[in-house]
Amino acid sequence: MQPLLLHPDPPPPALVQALELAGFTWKAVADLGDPDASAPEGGWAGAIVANPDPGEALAACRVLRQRDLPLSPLLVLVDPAQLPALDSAAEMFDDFCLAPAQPGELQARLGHLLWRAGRARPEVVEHGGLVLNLETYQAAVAGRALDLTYMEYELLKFLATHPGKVFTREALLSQVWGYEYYGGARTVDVHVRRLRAKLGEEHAGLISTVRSVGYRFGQSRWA
Amino acid sequence: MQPLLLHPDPPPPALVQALELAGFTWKAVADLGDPDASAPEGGWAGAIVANPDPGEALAACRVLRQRDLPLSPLLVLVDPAQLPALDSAAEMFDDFCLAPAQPGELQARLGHLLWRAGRARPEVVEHGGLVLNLETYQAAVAGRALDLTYMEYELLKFLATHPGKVFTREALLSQVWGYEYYGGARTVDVHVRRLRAKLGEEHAGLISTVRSVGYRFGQSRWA
DNA sequence: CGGCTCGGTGAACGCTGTGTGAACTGGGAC
DNA sequence: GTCCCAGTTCACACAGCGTTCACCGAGCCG
Repeated sequence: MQPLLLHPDPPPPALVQALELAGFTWKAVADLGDPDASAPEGGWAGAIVANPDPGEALAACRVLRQRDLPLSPLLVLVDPAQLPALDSAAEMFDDFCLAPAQPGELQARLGHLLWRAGRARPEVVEHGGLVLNLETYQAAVAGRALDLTYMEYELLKFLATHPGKVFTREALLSQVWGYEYYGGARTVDVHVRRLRAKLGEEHAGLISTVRSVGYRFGQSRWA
Repeated sequence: MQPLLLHPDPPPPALVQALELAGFTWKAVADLGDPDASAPEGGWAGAIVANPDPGEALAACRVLRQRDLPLSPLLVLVDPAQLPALDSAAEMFDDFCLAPAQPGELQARLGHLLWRAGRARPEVVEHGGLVLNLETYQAAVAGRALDLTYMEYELLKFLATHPGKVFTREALLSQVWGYEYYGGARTVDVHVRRLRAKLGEEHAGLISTVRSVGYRFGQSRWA
């Protein structure tokens, strides 16, 4: 469990001590403007953003959010005087801690945050007989392994992590293919078709078409 | 937005003042042992559990979690000395706040908690036994799922989001079909007919005809 | 009661959207 | 260079859906 510590060098000893007492290894990144320039292999468990300047800290959060770890838990250390500024930035962080933190509070918050993140983002997605292992990039349905291409896996992963929700082709293109993507919506159709084919006749229904709207993974929550 | 305030009577003035300054209305429940005995109608936006005795507070959380609102956001006010006790109860709460809270911290935490909860909660229109899930594009009446086409769903959604109000066919055509639409008014009739058929004999009356005017969802406001 | 209008009803038509197979493209392996 | 494979685009066919129409019954007014 290695949190990333975004902090103007050097991190205050009290903060470092609190982390290490709690059993966390950590990695400090001084440059708030480029927070993931030196990300550890495999990403980090969570990030702590600390800076007396709230604008700069929130800007760093924004960068983290928009890059490859949009769901990575983010804790902000804020000066009590800057509390009102957080109001308009709810989507930028997952938890905050007033500086200086009371003994034990930072550990408790980090622990709770990581617990929640692990719970909200399991390494294995399982739904309706389909199993996706997000670590090993393997997929199986009803115990039978699926040989999926990269895009097929990404599309299936996105759909399966939002069971029941309907996505338009445009939404899927921007969420799965990327915000900048500019391509025909039929691309989605073809990938869905191939996914259904690989899922097999019996499980093809896992992805259902909502006519004039888009596609949905899984069944209704009521039906 | 009404949080439930679980606190041994009476709640401390500072806590009450903090809540009201932040624009929350609140409801106090003294008996931690039976926290939802006097729950406000329709549930609450979130619960704050405050008690100097951590065991009692966590027991109250457990009751709330296991009852009808397992996903309701839960914030615990804890004494700093009791921080270590939280470690083994991560699943019992969503956020915590050290007592006494610094000015503004409780508001910020409550706001963030409710924001997070609101994001996770599906958008649902509910009226007269009819439930429309706007995310999954699914409809159900009296627990029975409805298989609606796109236009049927859009029409029903529009009507159900304006219960009691009468719309002319022209209004429905422009609001549901689009401002540019130029088609026969009988189109609306046919869709209403099909909707009534799918709603079933028992619930067909949810859409009532106002002769020489148009259609209305639900009962009149005067009747 | 008679005439008129409005809405319910079922069927038929035509078009849009989706499924589907195949061709095309670009990049990486050898 | 050639081959291969993933991803994209294309063309076509068909099912499902929205629209229109014709007919009929109900309600309203004289």
